Amino acid sequence: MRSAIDSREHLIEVATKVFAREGFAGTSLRMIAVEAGVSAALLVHHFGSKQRLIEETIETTLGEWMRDKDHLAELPLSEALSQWPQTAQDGQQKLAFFKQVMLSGGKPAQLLLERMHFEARERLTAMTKSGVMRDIADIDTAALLLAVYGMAPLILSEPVKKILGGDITDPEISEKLARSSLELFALIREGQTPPQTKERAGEK
Amino acid sequence: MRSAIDSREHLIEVATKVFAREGFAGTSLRMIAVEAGVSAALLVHHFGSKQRLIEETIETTLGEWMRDKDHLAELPLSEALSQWPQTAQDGQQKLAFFKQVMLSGGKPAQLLLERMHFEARERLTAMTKSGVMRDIADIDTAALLLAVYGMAPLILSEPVKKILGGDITDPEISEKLARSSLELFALIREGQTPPQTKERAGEK
DNA sequence: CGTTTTACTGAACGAGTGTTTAGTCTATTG
DNA sequence: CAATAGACTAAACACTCGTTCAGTAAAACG
Repeated sequence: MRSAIDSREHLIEVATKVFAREGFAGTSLRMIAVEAGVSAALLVHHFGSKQRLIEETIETTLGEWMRDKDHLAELPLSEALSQWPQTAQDGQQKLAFFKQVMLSGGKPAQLLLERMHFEARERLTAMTKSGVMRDIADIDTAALLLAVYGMAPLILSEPVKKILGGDITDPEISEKLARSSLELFALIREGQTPPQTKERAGEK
Repeated sequence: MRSAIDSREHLIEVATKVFAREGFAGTSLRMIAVEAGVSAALLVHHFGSKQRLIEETIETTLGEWMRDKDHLAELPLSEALSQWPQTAQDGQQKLAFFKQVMLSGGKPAQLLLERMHFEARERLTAMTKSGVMRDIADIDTAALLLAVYGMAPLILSEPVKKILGGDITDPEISEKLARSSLELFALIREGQTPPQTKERAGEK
């Protein structure tokens, strides 16, 4: 018998890959089992149920952004989302997995959106106080919209890809989208250089 | 035997309702059959397959916006999306159905996004030419982002609802979102009154 | 009228699902 | 070395799915 820990980690790895590609509902335990070269029963043996396996993959990939809001403010989710695509194929898979989590609804999607909402509000508040940005009447709602807009191109990535003729993870496409979103969010006072964080927020 | 046409229409009506609530993949023929008070076999008898039934419900609800782009420019999809919620429960169901179509991917989602892209580009072009708006470097990409951003709150309506404490179809919530999005898209030259179409585009 | 058509149903089929069970094999332990 | 524990599997179970089939009943047609 092999090392139980190694096997578990490998299974989570494969499961995450298939979930990212096919979605949670569209993935059967047998699909994961075949791709991992094991039996479906082994998945149940290790994780108890499909639901628990799903929860473990989510915890492994996105767990650090689903816990205490305040402590991890220095590792923003929005920044991670924009940096993942640069890390070759693994990053694209992470992005696709994140999309599936948001589409699956439930508590994880709720927590992740709340997290991005929190980050956007912090960013807006800081920029307003420093005078880089003109005042906003309802910062809370504006921050929520920024969070939602940030996820939108990813969630609609399939049809967007066909229109743009390339995936949104392509550096060229990504840059074009970032530039356009910056142009739309003309929050910055003219003559000032927009901070980098602002650019990342509106893009992905 | 009842009128075949009446029965078909009734079945499409019920199917649309269930699809809007549960999604296409999450709806079984038996669920629709029970809710319509018929047998599952009757659905196959009338429509041939589940896939064909799905296509008929999409055609019935959104067909007019999925055909010739140019001819129907006077009935924008984005405007319909913002007006549906005002027509009581039926409008909310239409909105939910639209969301499910976008989430299901495939050709219908593609056509609908292309339609909103087309509309947004026309709007941007007109506003730029008339001088109401400052120039935009890449109108095509900006229009795509506007279209995507317009759908975003609807597609993420579930977690958004929990954060805002009310559905985005509530007039109060809807107005708040529209006001904030207007504030974000500060495209209008200061001192000018924003046209109504602009407001609708950024809201829903 | 009798015949044909067709809306409609209950039951079953085959495929796929998550999960359970009984059992095999092997590394570790006492 | 013998016993135990646990990784692992093939097979089956109970269920749901879309779809098929044989048959019923009633409307439409000649």
